[in-house]
Amino acid sequence: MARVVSLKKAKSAAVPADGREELVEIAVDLFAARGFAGTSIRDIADVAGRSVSNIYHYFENKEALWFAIFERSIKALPGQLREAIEGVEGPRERFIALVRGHLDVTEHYRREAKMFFIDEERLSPAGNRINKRVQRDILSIYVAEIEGLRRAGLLAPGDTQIAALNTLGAINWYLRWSRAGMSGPKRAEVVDQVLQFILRGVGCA
Amino acid sequence: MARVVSLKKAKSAAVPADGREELVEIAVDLFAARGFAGTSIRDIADVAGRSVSNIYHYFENKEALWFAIFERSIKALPGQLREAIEGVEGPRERFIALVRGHLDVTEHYRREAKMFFIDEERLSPAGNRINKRVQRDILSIYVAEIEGLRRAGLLAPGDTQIAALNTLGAINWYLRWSRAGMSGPKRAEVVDQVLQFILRGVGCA
DNA sequence: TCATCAATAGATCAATCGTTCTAGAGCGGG
DNA sequence: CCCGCTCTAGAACGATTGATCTATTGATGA
Repeated sequence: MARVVSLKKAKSAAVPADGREELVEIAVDLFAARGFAGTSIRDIADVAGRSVSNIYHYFENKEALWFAIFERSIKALPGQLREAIEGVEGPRERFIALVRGHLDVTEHYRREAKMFFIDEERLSPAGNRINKRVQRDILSIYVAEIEGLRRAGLLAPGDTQIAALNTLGAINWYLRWSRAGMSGPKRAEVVDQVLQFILRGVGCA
Repeated sequence: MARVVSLKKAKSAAVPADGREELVEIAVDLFAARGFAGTSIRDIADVAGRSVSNIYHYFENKEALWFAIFERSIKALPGQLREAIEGVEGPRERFIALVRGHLDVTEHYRREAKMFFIDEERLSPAGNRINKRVQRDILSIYVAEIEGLRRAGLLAPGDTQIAALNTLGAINWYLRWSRAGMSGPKRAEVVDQVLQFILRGVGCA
């Protein structure tokens, strides 16, 4: 409620259009850049051009802000990854679909991804547990698919979990160094090279 | 000075043996776990069992503590990487020596590595510049060696810099998930699998 | 023996932190 | 018209922050 009634504010702004959403948008920017502990409520209020108490009108406390970011982004990631491989036939094709899906989805969550694997131990025990659960969930998806590769004889020898972690390393690192502005064929090329790296490494076996 | 004269304290402690060094040791622990902004001077003082002003006796300010950690660890990394490949013949052998050397050296800098690629934008402009310079330095070493692979026809097609970034992703990610306690043949196996991943990916080309 | 000085603790500073309180403005339904 | 609601600002709270000041200890060297 309180959102459905808004017929008044036909604000043509890019995305926010909502006081609460605009605050989340600013918060994720600052949290990703300076970290959770490094960002004060007043920092967010200043950027938003509103008062501190306004933020507390929408969010119970600072961590609720963090949680709102989580809910609109990373929370859905495991489900989206499962969607990406749903119905795909063949272990190699499934794995490729998984990695591609992951790179595509998180493209829009770049700041959030950075936030979440940077601030690990900095939250309340509850927040920490949530964070860890999702990360474990994602890892298990990769382990399952890589297990499929192994059964098909498509996997280099070694531990399955380590292979999954290495894969996630390449993906998450990509989110760190790649620039958000990139789009179109240029981006497709880069994503393709990351995928190729995961499949065959630098090349010299 | 102030250190050379110390013949008195033959403290048999594990590592510290020096008030200043003990503080650096504790600081790197806390910075890696909670981040720079998330760790207060009092946190460090409490763990060390000393007073706040004692810390300020050794360090001008909080960032000087960060800088001391940098100076005894990551600062030397580019030089150590260059050492690791010095005199090695053959582009493939050089690249392998580089990755292995990197994994070996940073094994002892696990916390520091985490600290430095987590706290990016959280420092003064000066600290930020130092951080970025080292990271660029390391990247250039990888680019040069991968360029060597390319000339020898040992590289998969694609951009050299992206290949270097992917490689660093696997390495830095390893530092995140691997446990410090591991040693001996078990660790060698894991390191080997990370190297193999960098060379040939998960296996299914 | 005494002056010096590194090393320590404790009190204290102004600033900032997360958070709460009070209150006004604008709007809709009765 | 006024009641109640959402949205907003500003002042203020106690706690914590990075940093400083003052003072005491104990050892070293003259």
